[in-house]
Parts: sequence; structure tokens; C-alpha cells
Amino acid sequence: MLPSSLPWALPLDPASATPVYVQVAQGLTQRIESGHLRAGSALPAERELAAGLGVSRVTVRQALALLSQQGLLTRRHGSGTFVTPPPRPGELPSRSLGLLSSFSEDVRARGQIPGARVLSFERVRPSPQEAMSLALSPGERVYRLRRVRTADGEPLAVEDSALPAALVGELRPADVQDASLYALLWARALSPARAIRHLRAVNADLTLAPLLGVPVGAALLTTDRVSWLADGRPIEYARAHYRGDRSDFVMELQGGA
Amino acid sequence: MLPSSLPWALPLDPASATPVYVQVAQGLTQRIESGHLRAGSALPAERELAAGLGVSRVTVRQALALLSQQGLLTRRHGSGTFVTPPPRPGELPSRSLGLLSSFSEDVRARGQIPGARVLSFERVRPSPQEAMSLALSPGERVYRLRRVRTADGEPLAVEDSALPAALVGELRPADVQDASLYALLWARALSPARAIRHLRAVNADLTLAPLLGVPVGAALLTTDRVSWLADGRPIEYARAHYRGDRSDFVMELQGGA
DNA sequence: GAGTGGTCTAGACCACGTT
DNA sequence: ACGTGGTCTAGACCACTCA
Repeated sequence: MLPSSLPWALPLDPASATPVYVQVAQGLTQRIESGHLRAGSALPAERELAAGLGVSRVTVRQALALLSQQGLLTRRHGSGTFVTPPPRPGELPSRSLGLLSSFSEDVRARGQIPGARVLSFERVRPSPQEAMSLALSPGERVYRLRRVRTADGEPLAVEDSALPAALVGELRPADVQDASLYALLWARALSPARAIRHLRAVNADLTLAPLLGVPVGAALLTTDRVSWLADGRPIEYARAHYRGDRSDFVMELQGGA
Repeated sequence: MLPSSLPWALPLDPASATPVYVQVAQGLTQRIESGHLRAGSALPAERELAAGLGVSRVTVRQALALLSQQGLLTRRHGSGTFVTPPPRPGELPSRSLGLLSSFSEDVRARGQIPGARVLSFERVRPSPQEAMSLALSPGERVYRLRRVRTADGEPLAVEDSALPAALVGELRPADVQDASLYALLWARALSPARAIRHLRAVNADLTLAPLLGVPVGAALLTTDRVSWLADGRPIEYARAHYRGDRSDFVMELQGGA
């Protein structure tokens, strides 16, 4: 309970056009990037920072929220705020240089153990999106599967898959507990021969964030994939949301311009 | 200045384990998704919402920030908070189904007009990242170019390019004002024949957000690309940050599992 | 139990857009 | 001029972690 002035100060100008919390965030960013605050080390407590900088705790929290959202800081309830360790190198599913591979294969290729936790499994009418992507006839049903995909037990993605019920035949819950859906398809001679994948970036919403263990708003890499059999029939439509901080998709480009 | 109770109420439980601002956000989400709040329409003012729901304005703002970050709401200073219109369909650079194409070509392929605003252009020592990606000899210099890439005048991406100075020859600022760097390379018989592109998702930081016209924290699709000439010499290393809400990369996958 | 971050309040003033 | 969102304050209580 000392005067608790910080070992360092940040130059804050309340009159400036840039908000104080942005100034605090910038100051902290600089101290992190310059190495004055080392990776993994704890920041002063919020109340301490506020007192030391002469601003309210709310303002400090606004700054910390900004940096936490950018992945620069990690906040742990009851424990403290820490400088996020630098990203581990190349960490993602999809070694895919144009090669069709399953999530399980991709994770294994990185030397990690793939896993899956089934959130739901049902046989339902397709959504319009599913019906279109899978070119379903009216009345056809799909198996819809939502899983959290893990690497070494850590959540890496949430994946929603839809398969035409008429094409894949009877599927029971026990069939999809297995980590690899592709292995099951292979066993039924339904291996996809071709796929098209769309990639986008979105912010984690209230549903996905807890499933992936990231804060709401964290950047996610979202993919939509349609897979076809060799004869051209669609066999799977899947939408997956990957943790942005643990994913890195690779594509190889040839010729052209 | 009426009692200003809202035309609708949300069921809020202050004693619940889920925070009130999350409850407010969920309630608003439901009203938007169910169509009670139409796309483009304005929400009640923050003070009005707070009064109507019996919570403080700070709590309302926390809920609105959550939804704004997810792209569900758009806030306009001095004007109001609005339901974000639904995403326009297929909007991205890179029709690239494994084909090497420039930003300009990709944008034109979508029927839009590509543009570029040069933020900086310099001849410098390479960063370690650039030196490694371009396989530079010690002492070699690179041209480094930072541009905001636009489609129909709207910012779509921020792109940092690095080219080996020894390989491309003299470059003057006027040379790179042109929208397409690839066109310039083509003119010098330095067209890339092959490239590898990595894709990740990150949150917009304080530097990128204003350049792209998005809020801090918005999801961006970031790509690292190295391009090689037919003879195997690296010709360009580029890192680009695309607006997540306006980008959609496509990759085609063959054979394999 | 002491210390941390998480939530919430009631109020103030500023900056921006529109009229 | 007015209404809007943006920033900021000083304080309170809760919930989690760790010794």
C-alpha cells in the first residue's frame, strides 16, 4: 500500500486528440516490443497502473482490453495480466498445398495428436445453405455433426459437417465419435476426390469463443468446404472456425499472369 | 423526454451467472436475427436503452461493443447505432484456384476497379524476415513498399511488399504509383512463375484499423506470400492484411486421402 | 484471506452529425 | 441547437486464484 508509483511512467497528455486509453495502450505496446516488458511477465495490477498513471481504473481496463484483443496481453481472472508469449512457429492444420487432407492428417503432420469432441449429431432437414452446396433433392435429409476439433487436447477448431443421408447410409452416434470422419467415409468407399474451400476471417462470437477457449472477438479463420466424390456427387459440406492464433493455411500458386 | 420505456423489453436477470451485458447482447442478437430489428434500422439511443432496460449506460455500451465487434451492429459517432446490412455475396480478391494472379486482376475479376495509395516507398536493409524469404546475400538491399489497396475506392487491404533491389533494378517512386506492381515486373521480364501463400487470421491493431476503415479488433485475413521467377530466384515477399468482412479466398483441393 | 481481474453504477464532459 | 456516440471519473461489489 505504498505510494506505488510505477518503476516507469508513460507520457500521457489528457488534452491530446488521441484518447488516453489509446495512449496507454500505445505506451504499453512500445514497452513490450522494446523488450522492457518480457514475454510471460506480469503487468502491474490494474489498480496499481491506474494510480501510477493518474487515470481511472476504467481507462486502464480499456487499454488492456485493446491489447488483450490483439493477443499482446493475456488476462487471467484472479491471477493477473501477462505479456503473451510469442506465437509458436508454423502451427496449423492444412499442410495443404492443393492436396486434399483431413483435419486429423493435418494435425498429425504437425506432430500433434488429433481429437474430436462431438457437440451434436442429428439427422435433419438441410438448411438452405446445405441443400444448395450438396445439391440435394427436395425432401432429402442430411446428417449434421458439430464437433470441437483438438490438437494435443487443445481446442483448435469448431467444425460443422453436413452429409447427404441418402448417400452415406445409416450413421449412428457411435460412428462419428471417432476422430476422423474421412476414415469412416473411406471405409464406405465414399472418399472425396476433390474439394473447394473458401477462407474468411471473422470475430469470435458468444457461442464460439468459449468452445475454442478464446476471448469474444478473437480473430478466427473460417472455412467453407464442399467435397465431391470422383463421380461428381457432393459428399460433404463443412464449415469450420479455426483459432486464428493457431492456424496457418498454405496455398501454392502456379503460372498465370 | 417521456418515460421512454422501450416498445419491447428484454428479460434480464441481474442475479444470473451470465453478466447483464451479455444478456443484453444476446437479447439484441435474437431480436436482430428474428427480424424484429431490420437491417439498416437504427437502435434506440444508448441512454434510452439504458433507461428502458434499467441498467447503466456503461452496461449497454458493453453489450453494443460486443455486437459491433462481431459486425452485427455499426456505430456511427454523432448519428446512432444501426443494424449492419447483411454481407454482400462473394466479395474477395483471389479467384485464385491455384492460379497466380495479382490484386488488381482479382479485383477486376469481381467487376470492381482496383486502386492503390502508396503510404511509403524506400530502399532499405531487409528485415530478417525479408532477408530469409528472399534468400538475400548479406549487404543486399530491398525496395520496400507499403500500400493501401482499394476496390472501387474502398480500402480492402494493406500490403507491404519487398523486392530485391539488385534483381529488379532501379525503381523510382513514380514507378510504383501505378496500381499494379506485377505489371511493372512483367515489363521488366520479371514475372513470377510460382508463389506460396500463407493465410492467417488476426485482429486489427491500432495501426491497421484506421487504414482499413474498420474498428480496432476487427478480424483481418493476413497473408504472407513469396513469389519466385521461373529460374527459382525469389522476386517478391509480401504481407497483406485484408478486411475480413470483404474477403473470401478460394482454394481447390485435389486427390489425396 | 489477500490480491487479482470482472462487472456495474451514476454522473460528467467532449466530439461529431444533422437540422 | 440538439441528439448522438466517445471518453473519463470515483467508487462499489463479485468471482476467481493462490499461498
